[in-house]
Amino acid sequence: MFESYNKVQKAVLETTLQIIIRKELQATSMALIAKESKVSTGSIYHYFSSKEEIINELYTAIVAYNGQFVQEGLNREGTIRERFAWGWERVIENSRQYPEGFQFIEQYSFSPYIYEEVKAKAYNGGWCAPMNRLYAEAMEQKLFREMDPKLLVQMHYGSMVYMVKSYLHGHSDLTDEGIRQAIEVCWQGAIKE
Amino acid sequence: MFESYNKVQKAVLETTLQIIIRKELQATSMALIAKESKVSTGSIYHYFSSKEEIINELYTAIVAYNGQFVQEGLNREGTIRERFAWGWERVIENSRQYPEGFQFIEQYSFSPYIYEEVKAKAYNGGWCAPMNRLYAEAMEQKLFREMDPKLLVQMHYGSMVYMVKSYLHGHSDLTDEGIRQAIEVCWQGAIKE
DNA sequence: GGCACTAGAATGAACGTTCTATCTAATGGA
DNA sequence: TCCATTAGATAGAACGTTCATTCTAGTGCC
Repeated sequence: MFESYNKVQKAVLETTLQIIIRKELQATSMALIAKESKVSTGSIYHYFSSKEEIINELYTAIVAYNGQFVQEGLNREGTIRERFAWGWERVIENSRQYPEGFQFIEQYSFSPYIYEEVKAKAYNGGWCAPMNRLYAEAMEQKLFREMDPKLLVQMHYGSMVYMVKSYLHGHSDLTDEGIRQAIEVCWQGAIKE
Repeated sequence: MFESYNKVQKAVLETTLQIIIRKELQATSMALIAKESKVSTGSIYHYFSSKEEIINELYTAIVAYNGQFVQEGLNREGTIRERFAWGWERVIENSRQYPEGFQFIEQYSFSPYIYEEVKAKAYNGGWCAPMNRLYAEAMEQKLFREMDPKLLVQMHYGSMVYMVKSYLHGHSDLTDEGIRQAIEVCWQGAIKE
């Protein structure tokens, strides 16, 4: 997840993610990050200018990773219906493989601790743009009902997020059949009658 | 929103909500709550045992309010289709009227700072149960496709949440027409072909 | 006088950050 | 090849601030 960073940065970011999910930002102290990552505070401040920067870097890195992960589903050749399914499957697969990253983004996308510019870049630079394009294409072809494609993408993303949330909170399972059904539900709601 | 509390408690809870949305839990100090609510720390500790309790009480109170608000839409007499629309309209209306409460719940439903029991009670005691019942009824009548009604409710809630999120982040509007369309999309995805 | 409540100073722990010292490895002149 | 020099990296103690909470003193009502 943090391939573009050096060893120390990677250790710090990975540790910070674990702690923040386990204990909240409040309780994620530099001393604890130092202890668990086995990097001294001196070194941490050599690579990061502040705690705020670590958290924002974490946010940026996870969003970038998610973006890449989902795009691998969208970039394949296929019909709109196929790419639709592949894209959302990747969204779910990603949050299943990296639940901490998923939870972190979910929790902090509304947080004032994350800089507005970081959030903006996350929104524009992730998988939203290609997914929006897919939906716009489906509407041009009169396959989807006429509406703001970006809104529909957000709604469908919300559906997937809440399915995963429900699973992570222990309120339901996350089976292949459930995922298939969820994608089918979204598709059916989107198409022109 | 905090009618069941006394004056001081109400002031503290209202102020805490404002600050936490503006500044993060981290930066929401007791001193700041005291200053902005015009209640001394001594008095705050007379009514609340700790900061943690304030936040958890806030969570509980908001969820209870939301639950009542949405149920007013669900309890009316009408067809399944009508009650479906009324329910989701109330969900959206509530988050439009009280965006801070909406944001707070969104941000902290995953947070370890909120006690598991509080989250559990929020899930079971809110509007989820009646909405689940409505969906189960629709499935019994073969109106909705066969699937776990709770999962479908969560998905639809996610759609609404992300529509509102998108609006609050400034990525889209929240018009009556948009809301109508969103509910229509959810309905169409749910019904049997 | 007793009680519920309030104010705000006091307390001690914990915090983010900085500082100093030390270590490591690379460089280059003789 | 040798040592002197340098720069980057690391460790952890130290610093000053801020925090949640407690304490003490006071108020007004019965």
